[in-house]
Amino acid sequence: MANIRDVAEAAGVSVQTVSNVINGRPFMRPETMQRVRQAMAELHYQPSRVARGMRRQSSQALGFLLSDPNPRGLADPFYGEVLAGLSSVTRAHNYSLVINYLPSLPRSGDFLTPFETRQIDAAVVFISGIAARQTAVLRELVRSSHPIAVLEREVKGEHAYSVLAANYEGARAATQALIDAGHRRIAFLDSVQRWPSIDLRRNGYEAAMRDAGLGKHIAFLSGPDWTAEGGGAAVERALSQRAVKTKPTAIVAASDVIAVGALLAIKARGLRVPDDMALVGFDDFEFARYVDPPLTTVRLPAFEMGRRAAELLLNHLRGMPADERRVVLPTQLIRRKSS
Amino acid sequence: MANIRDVAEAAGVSVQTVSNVINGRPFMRPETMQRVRQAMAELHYQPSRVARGMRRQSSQALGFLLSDPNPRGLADPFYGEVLAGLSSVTRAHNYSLVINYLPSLPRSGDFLTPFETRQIDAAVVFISGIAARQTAVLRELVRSSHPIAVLEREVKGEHAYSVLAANYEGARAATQALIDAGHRRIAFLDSVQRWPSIDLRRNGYEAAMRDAGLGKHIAFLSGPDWTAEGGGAAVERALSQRAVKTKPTAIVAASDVIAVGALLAIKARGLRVPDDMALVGFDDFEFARYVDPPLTTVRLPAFEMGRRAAELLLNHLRGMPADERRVVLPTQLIRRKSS
DNA sequence: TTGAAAGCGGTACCAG
DNA sequence: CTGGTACCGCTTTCAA
Repeated sequence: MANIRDVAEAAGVSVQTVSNVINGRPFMRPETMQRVRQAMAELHYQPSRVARGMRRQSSQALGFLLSDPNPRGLADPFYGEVLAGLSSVTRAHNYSLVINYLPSLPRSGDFLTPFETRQIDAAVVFISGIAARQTAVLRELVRSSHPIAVLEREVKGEHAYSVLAANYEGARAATQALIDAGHRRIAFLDSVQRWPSIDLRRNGYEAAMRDAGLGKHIAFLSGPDWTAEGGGAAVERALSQRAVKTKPTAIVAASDVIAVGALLAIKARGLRVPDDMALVGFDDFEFARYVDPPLTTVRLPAFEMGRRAAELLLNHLRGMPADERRVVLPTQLIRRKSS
Repeated sequence: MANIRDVAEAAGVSVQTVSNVINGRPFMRPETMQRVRQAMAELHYQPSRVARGMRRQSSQALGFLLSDPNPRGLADPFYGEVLAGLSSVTRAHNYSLVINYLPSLPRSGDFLTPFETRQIDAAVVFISGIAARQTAVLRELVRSSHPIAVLEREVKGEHAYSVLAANYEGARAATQALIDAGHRRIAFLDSVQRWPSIDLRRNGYEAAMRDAGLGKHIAFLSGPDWTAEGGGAAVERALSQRAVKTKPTAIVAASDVIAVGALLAIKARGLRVPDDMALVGFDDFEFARYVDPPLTTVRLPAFEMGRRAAELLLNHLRGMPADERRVVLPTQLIRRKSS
């Protein structure tokens, strides 16, 4: 590969001049510029990001750091949407995107290394599952004062941003919609393994129930884990144990995945959705619309969360004043046939 | 951040010695090594990947280059699984993983740049949708002789590898299973927009039909695109137009997504699956098991494809002899309730 | 076994 | 407006 000196020689100018052309720096003779451009094209010259990073002490790369206990967790469409959002921003600003996926509990330093080795300038962070309770890694990151944007989790720090979805409001609106439709016994379905954003969803549900004076009819169905099977098992157990009079007529599920499990369990008992049991999910993952009946759900703006997080970090790196360190993106109730 | 000189000074040795310790190079006095290690730990020293890449002329990074016409195409679980596979290998070998996502038709140079700027040493490439027909970008990559591993597409070149799934065999086995179950009128559902791996699936279907002497009963249902809606529309049209006697009793769909659309369309017409119409998909995406009835389908080994592709490239970079430039991974018929 | 010095490919400073 | 030169942090000769 040609380097900057080759270009300078071919164009009959100094290295510095070539560098100026590359970086769009001011005034030089148009014809000089022309000659340089031509030389670059002829030699198929591309400046080395490595050398540039070396000198500038910045890699022009953003990291996406995520931990998910599931070894194939990356297949969750949520991550794909976040990545697509990140990618749209990094590409527009000529940054590259480095992904760092830890399928197990993150250990100390795991998320620090990419910064320390100067692989990335800043990172979007998502810690899922039970690990979300384990805040040590996050604290470490925050204290290291590398720029980070954390998804679905509150952080406080000089160089830390939070990008959140309106989980509380979404769950509250979904529950309210069920109440408005005449339901009184509404259950909330989650998992025994909970995490911060889920707590907010539950709070939103509880608030709507309380406001409607339905507090005493609150029912919780807690499955063993965040799989469809887990959701199905919880519903199955609940429906077989309770007396008819206390059975819920509607369920707000804390995620679409467990809602799908619930849907199958409800149908397996010969109940119709939504006539015998209304069901609302959360996330609006791609296949929510393709289950039978199509799932009413609360849309989580995953793509936008990725986009926003990347923008916050890029602005930070450019020294722009941060108007907000904490961004909350709206959720939206998507009405389909299951409620 | 501390640099190698700081460490050398703190340990009272030369820079060279520190470098030797980092790179596990032979014999030095154990106590020297000990001192160096301690200094590294105390200073939280991590060697800069940038500087190392500069000197070694290699970034120790693998790229995942993909184009998908859908702006949120990355949300497709296929990519997530591939990424998880890639990630498992890169992490094990201390490589980093750079993702380069082009939501539009790749233009000349788009996939060359990350190599030329020395961001990555090698790349896994996937070109989807109609773009898959547009081989210009791929040819360009192959001729550039940067190491690449292309998924689901045949390439030939000194530094190019192909990682393929047994699409033909999978579709053939699925069709054969339907024939064995007594079906005679079996349709193949795909899209007017086809691409290489889909052609193989269709060929597999045709072969099974021909072998069973059922060639004359072959029916093709071609939807407008690769969405569930597209699949549903094709089935809807076919079922409403044909006479009962020529209607298929089973459908082999070219992907799970369109199979899901087909499933909804079939049920919407009041037909039961599998009694009135058997249905087999292709891919085994995560939610194939959660549709109603659970979808019989052919599993595409996406995770393994990612893993294998990364391994091929890493071996290539280490100068290991390539035992094979073309890897075909097995598919597997997953029997559920829809057939 | 350890140390000094050159150089990877850019950018930034300083003169001209 | 352009040219020379130091330097980013590491690896790699070459000497001691």
